[in-house]
Amino acid sequence: MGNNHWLVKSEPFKYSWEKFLKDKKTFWDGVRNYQARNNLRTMQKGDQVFFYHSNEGLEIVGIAEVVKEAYQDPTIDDERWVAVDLKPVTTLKAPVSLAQIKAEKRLQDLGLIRQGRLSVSPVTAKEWEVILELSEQNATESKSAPKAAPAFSKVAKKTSAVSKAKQETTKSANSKVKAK
DNA sequence: GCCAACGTTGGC
DNA sequence: GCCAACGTTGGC
Repeated sequence: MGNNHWLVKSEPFKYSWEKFLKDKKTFWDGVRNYQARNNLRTMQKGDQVFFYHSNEGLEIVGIAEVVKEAYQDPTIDDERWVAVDLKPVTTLKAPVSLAQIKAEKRLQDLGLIRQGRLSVSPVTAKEWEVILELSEQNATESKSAPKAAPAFSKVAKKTSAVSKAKQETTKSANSKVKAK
């Protein structure tokens, strides 16, 4: 079982996190870049993967997990390219924006920053933690901005025990804020 | 829509 | 194997 971390990008128009949640599983195909391909090949079952919305959104919205390691990309008749299978694990309580990542000193070496065009990049354990931390921070701060609650919560169930407790706390501490 | 940053291609 | 030209991606 893998214990590595990654980040994949998708244009929401093409394939959004929301769609991914509905699908419950997808094959990550269409990668036509050697470096990205090599990363796909390195992925192991169980690896955790940030899901980033490029072009529109520009933020990390959720976490996926590798459920099937690299195999021949079914969408092309060319042995060079591979796909992996991913399933959604959880929607981040609050997305982490590119701007935020850029502003975070500890994330300056993140693949997303260093090589913006790469669609599949590695994330170190430390970077992973920092990003989760930022998400937590966003979730906490957004109590004054009631747009934080994501519309798609199906898969977020897994973490809902935790997040619910937090939301309750937030709510009672801030009962003036109405859920929209 | 523009442009920077890369990647790829092909001539030599 | 170098490098110019071109194509693509993606942030702004």
